[in-house]
Amino acid sequence: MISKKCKYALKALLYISKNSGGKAILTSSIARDENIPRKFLESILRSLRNNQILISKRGKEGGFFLLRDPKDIYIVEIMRIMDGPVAMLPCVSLNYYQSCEECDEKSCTIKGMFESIRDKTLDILGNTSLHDLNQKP
Amino acid sequence: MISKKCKYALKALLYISKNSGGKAILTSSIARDENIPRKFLESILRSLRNNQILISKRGKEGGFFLLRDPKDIYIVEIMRIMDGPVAMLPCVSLNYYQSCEECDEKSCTIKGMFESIRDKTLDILGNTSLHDLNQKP
DNA sequence: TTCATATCCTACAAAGTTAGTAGGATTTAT
DNA sequence: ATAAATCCTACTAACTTTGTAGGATATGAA
Repeated sequence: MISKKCKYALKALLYISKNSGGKAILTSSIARDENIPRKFLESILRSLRNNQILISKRGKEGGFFLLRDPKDIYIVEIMRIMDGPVAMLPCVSLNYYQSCEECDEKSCTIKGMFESIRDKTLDILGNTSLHDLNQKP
Repeated sequence: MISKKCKYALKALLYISKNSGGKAILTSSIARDENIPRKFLESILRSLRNNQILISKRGKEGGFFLLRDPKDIYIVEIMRIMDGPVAMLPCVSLNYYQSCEECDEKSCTIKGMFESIRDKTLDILGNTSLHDLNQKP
């Protein structure tokens, strides 16, 4: 399961992507239209800004913009920022690898299966962009 | 990520599957060989028994057996018992469906992607048995 | 300059989950 | 009887999740 934070992030970015015609998008608009608690959303957007997904403009007439083209922002990147590893086992994660202290990776018989799942999952998350999702009917 | 509980369950079942030649397997043997805290493992095995994966025999010469042939025990079943839903969104889960209160499923643009991921994942987890994993090199 | 309106920042907190531990009660083969 | 195993309830520390509170700071416009 992804966290609500991650789901909110995806919804917010899709919203910005869809509604930004060069103009800044307000936290409060997203919060209202997507039913996301405003203060919680604020911290999510700030974290996306800290990770080079958004740029923000402060003060009146402020708000958020995507830093890149929606075609160049892939879902996997957002999920890693918000929730960390995509893989189901720490020892199988590409970006957040951690060894399983209690078991021997060489002889582990479950690792292979979780590598396959990771690959199939990344194939989807790594090839779907914000633009792709906003094209959906 | 799967929980440690779930990983322990998989390791324990693979151990039982591999080492049971008709004889009961002890919690303490599994705990020792797989580096799993014994008391924690006890509760995991009991839960697997309650869910028709294992049978137990109490008292001296007791222990655990698989209730079914390892070829008929698929990983997905264990993961659902231990961790619940396989899907990444509650509204996309086949066995633990829950609606996302804050968003309209009809117009949700992320659902489809997570359905695809669920399908690919289930294709692997639902077609890999304990026997399959124990055949690995 | 002042004001309204944004984001920015730190700290806190309630609730839930995870990963166990403690201490026995019960059952069974010998 | 006894040793050895599972069974059961309760508890707990640490962590994560899902927020909330209360302002500080920046900016555009009047």
